[in-house]
Amino acid sequence: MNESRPNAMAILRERGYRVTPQRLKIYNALWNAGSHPTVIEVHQRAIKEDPTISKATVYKTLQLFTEIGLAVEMGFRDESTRYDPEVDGHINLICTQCGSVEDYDGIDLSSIKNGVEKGMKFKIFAHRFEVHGLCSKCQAK
Amino acid sequence: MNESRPNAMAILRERGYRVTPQRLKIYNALWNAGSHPTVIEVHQRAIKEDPTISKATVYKTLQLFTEIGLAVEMGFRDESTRYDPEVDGHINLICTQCGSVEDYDGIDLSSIKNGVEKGMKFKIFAHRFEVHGLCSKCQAK
DNA sequence: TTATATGCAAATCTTTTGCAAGGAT
DNA sequence: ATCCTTGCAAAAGATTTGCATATAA
Repeated sequence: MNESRPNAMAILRERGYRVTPQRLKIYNALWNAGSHPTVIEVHQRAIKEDPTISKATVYKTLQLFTEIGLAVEMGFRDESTRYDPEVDGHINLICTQCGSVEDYDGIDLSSIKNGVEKGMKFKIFAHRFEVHGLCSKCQAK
Repeated sequence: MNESRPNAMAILRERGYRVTPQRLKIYNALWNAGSHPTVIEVHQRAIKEDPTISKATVYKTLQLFTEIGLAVEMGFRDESTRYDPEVDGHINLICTQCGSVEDYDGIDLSSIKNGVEKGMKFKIFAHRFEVHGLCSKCQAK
């Protein structure tokens, strides 16, 4: 079930971005930071390897990583927090290109929630299921 | 498949919170705002009904709604943005009490992703599946 | 060489907090 | 009457930006 570590250097090259020591160190920091580090945590970890790495660079780099699939962002960086009154749930399809959000409710989420509640002894109050990618319109472009 | 609107007044009472005009108007604003409004959008909508409602109240109220299950928060309010290098995915179990994050990979997410890609013509690059609630430790308390 | 990336510092937003006044129960 | 909520303004944090310098290709 473990995921193998992507080759950040190769992926950067592929997409036409430069490979810099900062980017590699920030990727190390992200990968080693355990689960779901904040920007600040990534920065603190990165400056242990190179104390000159700035917070601004970490911000910029993590955004880049998100664009090229080296990281998933938890939350919307560019705006204030969003809230959803539809608490019973569906899957949100978020287009990373145009920002549109579609709903998908063609799947029975209750069995999934059941599995989690029983398997993990976790009491669920709410959930959020999102996929990030390209909507049909943006694929056509 | 449409969700019926919860009775915000009743839920507030049940949980021992006061029913105030602001709370009801903010709930209206949230419910009517269309998909996934930002805090700012909710505020702007709310002040059309009552121009004296402050942003601080909207912030506080949306946090309350999240706690009592009237809203789902998209993102982590209290900290800087989080990033996850595990782009292949699992379900994150986020405890709203102690903030712990557990992983659950006892479910086959690929069939879900397949359904989305085929059903919605959406090209998935990444996903994020979270449930919010009480971890086993916090339930015991 | 040349365009891209970095670091710094300032600017801009977002979110939280303290406190006095108002209002629900 | 009491205690929870509100609004305001200030404070604290998070994120972005402009620009000069450094550097990968």
